[in-house]
Amino acid sequence: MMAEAANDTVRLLWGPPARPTRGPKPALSLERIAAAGVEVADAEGLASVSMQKVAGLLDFTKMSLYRYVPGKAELIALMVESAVDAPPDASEGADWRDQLTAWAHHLAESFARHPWLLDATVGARVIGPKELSWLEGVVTALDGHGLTGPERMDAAVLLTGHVRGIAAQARAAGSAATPEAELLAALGTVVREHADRFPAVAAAMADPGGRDQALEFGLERILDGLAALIERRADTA
Amino acid sequence: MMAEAANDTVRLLWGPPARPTRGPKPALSLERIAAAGVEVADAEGLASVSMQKVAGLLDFTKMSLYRYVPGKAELIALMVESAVDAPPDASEGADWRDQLTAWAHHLAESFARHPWLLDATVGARVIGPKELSWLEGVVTALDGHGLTGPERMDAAVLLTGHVRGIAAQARAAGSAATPEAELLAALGTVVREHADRFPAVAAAMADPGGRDQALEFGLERILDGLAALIERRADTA
DNA sequence: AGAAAACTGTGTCTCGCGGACACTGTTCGT
DNA sequence: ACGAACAGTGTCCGCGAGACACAGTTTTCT
Repeated sequence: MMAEAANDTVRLLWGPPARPTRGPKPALSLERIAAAGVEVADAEGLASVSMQKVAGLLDFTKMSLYRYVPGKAELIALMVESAVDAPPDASEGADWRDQLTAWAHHLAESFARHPWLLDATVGARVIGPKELSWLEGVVTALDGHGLTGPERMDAAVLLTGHVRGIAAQARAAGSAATPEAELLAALGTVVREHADRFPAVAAAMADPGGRDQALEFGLERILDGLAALIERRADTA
Repeated sequence: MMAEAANDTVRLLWGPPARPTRGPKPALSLERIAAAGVEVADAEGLASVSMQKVAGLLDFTKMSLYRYVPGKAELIALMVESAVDAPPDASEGADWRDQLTAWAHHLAESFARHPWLLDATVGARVIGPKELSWLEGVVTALDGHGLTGPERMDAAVLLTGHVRGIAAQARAAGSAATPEAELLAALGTVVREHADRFPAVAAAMADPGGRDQALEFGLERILDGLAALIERRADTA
C-alpha cells in the first residue's frame, strides 16, 4: 500500500499527462494546482498549505483537488517540482569548478526564492525530474576527472548539504521584521549571557568581518578539497 | 507575541528549573515529558508525536502537559535537547583535524540514533545549550589558526550541513524493509528508465564502489579545503 | 486557626486538518 | 439513445492543537 502511494507519485511526477477520454473536461490542471500551492507556501509558509486554502485560491472545493492528486504529499511533491528552477546547463567551455560554482549559486537562489523548499525536501520522498537534473548537473561536471561514480554522487550530497545549510541560515537571518529575526536576536542574547560556557562562539560572534560570505566560504573549501583529490588522482594515473 | 513565545522557549531551555512555591507538587517533570516524547519519536517518527500520545505514555491527560510546556514547539525543543548527545570534549592533545573528524562522527551518530532529529531541527527555532555546545566545539577546534570569527562559524555551518545531508541519505537507505527503501528502489527504477535524460547519474549509480563512504568522503574534502586555507594564512602571516 | 491565593490535573469545547464516501451532473463511445 | 466513465460537491469521521472553566491541593498571610 505504501508501494502504491510511491508508484502514484512517480506516475504524477514522471508519467505522461494521463489522457483520459470520457466524462466532462477537467476544469483544473496539475500545473494550476501546483502553482496555487506554491503561492500559498510563498506567502504563508509550507505549514499553511492545506487542501482547503489551495482549493479556495482556485475557487474550488477541497475535495475536487483529490480528483487530480491522491493526497497532500503528492501535492507538495508537485509544488517542489514546480517551484525549483532548472539547473544551469553545463556550458561545455567552463571547467568543473566554474560549473559547480554556478550550480551552487543557482540552487541557493531557488531556496532563497522559496524558503519553504527547505521544509518540503526533508525526509524520504519521491524525487522529480527537475530535482534529479540538479544531481545530474554535479555528476556531469565531475565526469572524467578520475572520480568513481559513488564519489561523484557523494560530492553531490556534499554540495547540496552545504547549500541547504546556508539557505537555512539565510532564512533565519532574513527579512529583519519577521519572527525569525526574533529568534536570532534571542540567540545573540543567550550567547552573550552565557559567554563563560561558550567562549569561542561568543568571541567569534563578536568578531567583525564580512558577513554573507557563508555560501562562498564553504563552497571554496569544498571545491579546494575536490581539486586536491582530483590532482592526486591525476598524479597516480 | 511571537517574541513572548521565543522568550518562553529560551527560559525553558536555558533558564533555571523554575522553582515555584505554592500549590500541589508537580507530578511530572520536563525531563520525563521530554523522555516520553523521545520514546514516541524514536518508535514512530516525529510526525506521530502528539500531546495525546506523549501524555498517554505517562498516564496523564493531554492538557496536563500544558502546565509544563507552553505548546508543541517547545516540547520538541526539549526533546531535541534531551536526545542530542554532548559533543566530544576537545581533547587538547589532538590537532584540529582529528577533533573535527571525531566531532562529525559523533554528530552523525546522534542523527543515526534519533533519525527524527533531522525533522526536528529544520527551520527557525530556539537553540538549546547542548546544541550550542556542538557549535562551540567547531569554533574552538579552529581557534588560533588564522581564521576570522565569521569564518570559523561558516566552517561550523559547512560541517553541520554535511553531516545532516549524510544522515538524511542514510535514513533513506536504512533498514531495508521500511517504506523508505521503497522510495529508493523507485528512484533506481526511474533513473534506469530515463537513462537517456540522466546519463551521468545512471552511469554513476551503475558504477560499483565501496558504499557507505559518503560521510568520510565529504568530510575529507572539507577538511582538505580547510587545511589549504589554514596553510595559506600561515604563509602570508 | 482560618481564609485567601497559587498551583496542579481534568473535562469539555472549538476549530482546522486530511481523507472516505455517496451523490448529482456532464460527456463520450457504442 | 443509452450507459459507462468521469468531474465536482456536500456530508461525515477521526485526529490534532489549544482555550477555558473547574475542582482539589498546598502554601502563605493575617
